[in-house]
Formats: sequence, C-alpha cells, structure tokens
Amino acid sequence: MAGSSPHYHHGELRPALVQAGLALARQGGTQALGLRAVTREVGVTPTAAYRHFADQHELVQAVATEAQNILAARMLKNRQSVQDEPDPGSRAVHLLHEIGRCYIDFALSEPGWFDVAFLAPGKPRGPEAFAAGGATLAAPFRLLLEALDGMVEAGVLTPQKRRNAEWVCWSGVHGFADLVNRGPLKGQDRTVVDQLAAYVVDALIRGLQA
Amino acid sequence: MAGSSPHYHHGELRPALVQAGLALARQGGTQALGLRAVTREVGVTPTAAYRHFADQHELVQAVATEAQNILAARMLKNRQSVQDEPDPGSRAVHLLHEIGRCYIDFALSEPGWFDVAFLAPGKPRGPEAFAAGGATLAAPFRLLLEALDGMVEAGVLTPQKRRNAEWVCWSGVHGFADLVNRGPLKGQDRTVVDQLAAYVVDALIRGLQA
DNA sequence: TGTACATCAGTGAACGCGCGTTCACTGATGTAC
DNA sequence: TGTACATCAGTGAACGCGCGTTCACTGATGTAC
Repeated sequence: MAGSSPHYHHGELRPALVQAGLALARQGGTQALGLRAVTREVGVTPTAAYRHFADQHELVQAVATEAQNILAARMLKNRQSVQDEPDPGSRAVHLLHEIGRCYIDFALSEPGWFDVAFLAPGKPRGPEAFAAGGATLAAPFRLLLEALDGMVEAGVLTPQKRRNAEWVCWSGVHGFADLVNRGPLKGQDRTVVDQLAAYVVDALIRGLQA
Repeated sequence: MAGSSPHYHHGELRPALVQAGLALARQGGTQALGLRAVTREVGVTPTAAYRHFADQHELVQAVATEAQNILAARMLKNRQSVQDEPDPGSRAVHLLHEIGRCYIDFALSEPGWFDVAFLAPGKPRGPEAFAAGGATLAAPFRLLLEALDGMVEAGVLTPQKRRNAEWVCWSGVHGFADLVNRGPLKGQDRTVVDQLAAYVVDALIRGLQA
C-alpha cells in the first residue's frame, strides 16, 4: 500500500478513500471506518482526507451510499431473471419477492456492507435525507417503490393497499435481516435461514394483498 | 454521587451498577455503557466493577436483560386492557396486536433502552443464547410466543400457519422500529408514525392468517 | 518554448481525549475460638 | 464478650492504545505572459 508511494497529488484520492472504506467495511462494518484506518489503508496521511471530506461522518456517508448502490446493482441484475415470466401479474409479484430476497441475501452475505448501508448512524439525523425527495433516496428503496407501483399497474395490488406498502415490506425484510445478523437467529444454518426468509417475504406480500 | 461516599463494601454494588447502566443507556444507548462511565456514575473506581463482571461486555449484557424485562413488564401491563374482550378469538388477535404495538412503542419512547435490549452487539454471538432454550429466552419474546399459541387455541390461527409466525411478527415490528429510530422514518411526526405502526402490525397479522 | 508565480493537495508533528484492563494494595466485614 | 485472623470488595496508579482533529508547512501542478 504505502510502499509504492502512489502520488495522489491532484489525483484520485477521494474515490480511492471510498474504495478503501468499502474494503474495510466489508470486513468490519461501520466501526472499521475510522478516518485514520481508511487513510492508512490508502497509504496517505490522516489529514489528507480533510481535503475531500469535512469530517469522518462525511466519509462514512460516502461509503454508505456506495454500499447501497452495490445492493441496488444486485437487485437490478436479479431483475433479469424475472423478466421472462409471461403473466404480468405474477411477474410483478415475483419481482417484489426478488427484491425482498435480494435485500435479505445482501444482509447475510455482506453483513459489513449492510451495516454501513443501512445501520450506520447518521449525524444530524433529519427526515430530509430520505423523506420523499428522489435524488437523495436510497437506490434500493427506489427499486422497491417501482416494484410496488408495478404491482398496481399489473392489477395485483389495489391503489388503496399500495399506500404504506413500502413500509410493510421494508420493515419486514430489514427486521428479518437484523434478527439473523445480530439477533436470535444469528448462527442458524444458512439453508434454514433461507427457507425462513422466503416464508417471511411470502407472508409480508400476502399481508399486503389481503 | 461521589460526594456521599456510599460505602459499597459488601454491599449492593452489582445492582447499583446495573441501575446506573440503565440510567446511562436511557440517554445514550449502548455506547453510553462504558465501564468507566458506569462506575463513575455510581461513584466507584473502574476496577470495582471487575468484582462483579468479568468484563465490560458482561455488564452490558446485564443491562440489556434488565431493559428487556422492562419491556416485558409493559407488555404484561397492557395485557390487562385486552382481558375484558368477550370473544376469545378477537381477544387473542388483539393481544398479539398489543404486543406488537408495545414493542414499537417501547422502541420509540425509549430508544436508548431499546438499543441496549435488542441492538447491542453480543460478544461470542452463538445461537445458544436465544435458540429454543426457555430460561435464556428474552422475556418479551416469550410473551410473543404465548400470544401466538393463544391464537391457535382460540382457533384464529391454524397450527400450520403457527409455524414460523414468530419470525414474521418479530421481523416486522423490529424492522419498523429500526426504520423509525435510525432509518428513513426518523424525525417523522409521532402521530403519523403511530398510524403507520398500526397499519404495519395489521398487515403482518393479516399476512399470518392469509 | 521558457520563466515566474499562484494554487492547493498533500505532509508531519502535535493536541487532548477517554477507553478497557492490570497490578499491588488496604481496610472493612464476618468468623472461630 | 473480646481478640486474632482470613476473606475479599474496594482503592489508586499506571499500562498502552487508537482515535478525530488542528496547525504550519512543502512541494507538485497548472497558468499567465
């Protein structure tokens, strides 16, 4: 790392820091994202980070966004596999199912990234960041909204039941992920957990439609 | 605190530390439970804690259990209010509803305690602690199981759908709580959140029964 | 093309901090005779 | 009831640690003439 004297002068330090942050977070979650740790990983002085981020929190935030994007990319990839379902209704339902499964799978297979992406403490903690904006909305959440809207279009979810549906979905998968990663289901067999995950997602979707 | 020289010699230091821990956690969550911070609060040397706890983690664990018990007590209290429902079926359903609502309400009104109780990192993290034991099972979780069993007895939930039902419930309320406390719903109006909570719990229960 | 200069992304040293844990100790408690 | 003693829950000082952030600086980059 430090051996090759990378010369970040007027270079790509910012993205390099974010990438290093991703690598560290993958192993150790949010708490591995010390400002010193990240700069050390890149082979640069701690102070250098302050040219690109106001403080540690801003760095963590950047890594969090990147991790969210990784999940979104996986969701999009999985979307292909549902595409060839002929019936629009069951295609829409399957898509939602996939999104839920993908969220949980991400949490299980990349707990460190999941931690940064969805559990990292924000600093000021206002509702603004997510609220209803659009640009600042987490990418995976946007895909969830699209999937739900798609169900309405396909006629498998009434507009009335569309209301608040996103919170039911997100609560369910997010909670399940947390129970498995840090709660009572921790250490359970992966196959058991996967079956349970499928069941939970099923129950959630049934709850939406009922 | 330190002024009155409390003389914990052969006294009640252990419970005093747990109580102090609860007080600190109420404000600052798990991260406020530094071993030094807790002993300082009681007015005692950091070293003294090691007579009662093997290490910091054991202290945190004790506070966590206490916080869980507080929630369980609240759930039991709310149970009374459902007791006078005449029909056994709708009583059982209402009870489950109350338990869910209670969990979420606890998370919202006592985020610090909720954090220690359900989000504090365990140290070794095995499945043993919760798994299926009984004594080591978190008290609020036991109440959830009872409520679900009650629904089966009352005939409003088939034994087949009883399977895994606890995970659907817990995932949903736990996830919702986290979304409100630290996620996208943070800072939202309390009345809005309460309505949303009721809707989510409704959807979950419907999902179980459908 | 070559020189003088302004910009600004890095360096290196230092700041003050609080943490968990250890060690040898002391002095109050409770017990045996 | 009184004395000698063992127990053990506390003290106080020290350990080594890594953290985020600041400051004055330096030296590479890119620009103007």
